[in-house]
Amino acid sequence: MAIGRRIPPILAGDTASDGQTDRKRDSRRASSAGAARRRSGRQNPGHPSGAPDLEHGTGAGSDRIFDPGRRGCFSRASMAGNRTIARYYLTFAGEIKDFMSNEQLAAMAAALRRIVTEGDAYGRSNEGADQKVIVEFVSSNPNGPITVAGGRSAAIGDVLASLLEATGHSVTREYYINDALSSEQMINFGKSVFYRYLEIQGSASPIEGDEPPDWLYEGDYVTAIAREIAASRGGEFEGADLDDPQTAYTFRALSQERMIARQKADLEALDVRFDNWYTESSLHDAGLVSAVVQNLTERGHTFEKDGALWLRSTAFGDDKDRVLVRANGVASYIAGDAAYHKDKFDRGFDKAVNVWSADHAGYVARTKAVVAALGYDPSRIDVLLYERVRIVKDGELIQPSLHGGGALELKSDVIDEIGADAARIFFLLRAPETALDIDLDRARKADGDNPVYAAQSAYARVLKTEPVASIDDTDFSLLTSESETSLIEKLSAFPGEVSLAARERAPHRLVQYVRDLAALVPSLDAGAEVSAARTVLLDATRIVFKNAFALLGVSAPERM
RNA sequence: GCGCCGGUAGCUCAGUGGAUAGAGCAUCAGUCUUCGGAACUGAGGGCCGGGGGUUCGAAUCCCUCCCGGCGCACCA
Repeated sequence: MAIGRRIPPILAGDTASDGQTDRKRDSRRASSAGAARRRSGRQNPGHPSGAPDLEHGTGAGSDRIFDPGRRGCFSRASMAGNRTIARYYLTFAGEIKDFMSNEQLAAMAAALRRIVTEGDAYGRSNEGADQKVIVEFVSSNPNGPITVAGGRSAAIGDVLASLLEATGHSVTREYYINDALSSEQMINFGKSVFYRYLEIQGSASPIEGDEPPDWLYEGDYVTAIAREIAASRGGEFEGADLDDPQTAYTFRALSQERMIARQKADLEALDVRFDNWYTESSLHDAGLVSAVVQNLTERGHTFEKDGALWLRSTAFGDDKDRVLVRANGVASYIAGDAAYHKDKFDRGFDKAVNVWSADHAGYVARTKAVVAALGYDPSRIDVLLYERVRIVKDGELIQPSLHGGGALELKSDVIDEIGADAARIFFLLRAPETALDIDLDRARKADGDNPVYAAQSAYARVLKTEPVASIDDTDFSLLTSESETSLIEKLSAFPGEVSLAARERAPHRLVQYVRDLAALVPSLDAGAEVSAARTVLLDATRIVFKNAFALLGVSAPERM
């Protein structure tokens, strides 16, 4: 919407450049005025003089006249106040001449000056006040490639981290490797690699019957690793016992490094890089897990039952008590997680943001409970849950195959198909709490239906103009068309959008913003007069695109 | 059964208690011409799942019901 600009029918033919636009403005103005009249007619009788004072509570006897623009309009972008003025003109004075106040022009000019002056820094702020935040995302067992769900986590976490950096937080990106010795998943994984190893070595399959055992990881990558081990170590392990835990440990140890390297490569293909890869096993090795169990016991928050040690997490808002140490003496996952989160705070982080898939929703309460039991404010943990991802190809959902290990892979199923830029944008196309279907065909199309193409080609269009050397003498009053004022309004909203997206942990807002911005660009081209003001506008648009792309971690190609 | 997340235009989805609830696609109309896809401009299309409540004001907050997804381990 334009900034308070309306053209009455009687003047439209005189001021606008072509008849078609006239009709558009004409009809808009008419409906606007009508709506405004309806609105005011409704409002005045509806709000007698006894309406409460908005600023000072209900103050009986206040005769303040209700002001519909009071909060929403005045508190918005820097130019917003003028919008209200324009609206009042419309509402009460009716037909107004092509209207743009000096204040509006000044605000537009100031907005453009600010963008061009701040350049790369435009959109950044220091709201975070150097608060130390750790963003933990993707985190999984090192027992397979990164899945598409992991990809969504990666995109959300990485861009959220960038948003937090842009708003002045000190940010660490961390991947938590769930590699504890006691992990059932990892034991089964080690066992699976050994199983495949025996097959490769030509030993008789250790399992009788045709049905694969339910603990078996069936992905091709398991066989691939087993093959590598067979190649480098030969028959060394052929005599090992499948059911001996030590065998699983050995093969897990042999596989783990390769799997982590694979995961790292998968994520780098998405341009996601972590500051830390933090292993769960290191917590156990350092004695931090037993220490935290002891800590909780000393605080009186544990009890014994059925041979296990329990945390009385119900005392801290959880719906059930949780086992910390199993009857077999092995620490539970939550014990490790308690140590991990304590360690985050011990490392000096003020806030811990965790990006988890929605099937971990039930885990939030117990994690906060554990942290509270340890004496920390649970609000220092912020969990961002994201819903499932599906992939559509040729109009149909891709089904995960057994040889893929039962899950779609980030690298081969998404990035290899559409590239890292499109993958990042599509992962962030929806709010995290919304289930997401990624249509690969749409991501490859070169048209407006593809948000990546739309954004990058809009960017390429505004690159065509050379930036001006000085903006001091620019006459911004030339920028009065609706397409121009809408664009300026959008550009000036960028810093607020960055800050909101960071605050609300809503990185997808940035993608929405870029889409909206891109939609405003094409209409600028037609009949554009070459003016300094116009050049500044294009340059400002270029800057905002570039900064938004940088936050999103997508490239800003100079030509499409 | 309990808990969490969704339900907004034909479709896929945005939307910070505040202006006439928006975008893309689809549909329809028009414009341009490089006759190749397209691009551009506009139009139509909404009881914001139902019902209560709070508020000057609710898609937004509260209660309740319905529908869908997910979770409810001495797995992680």
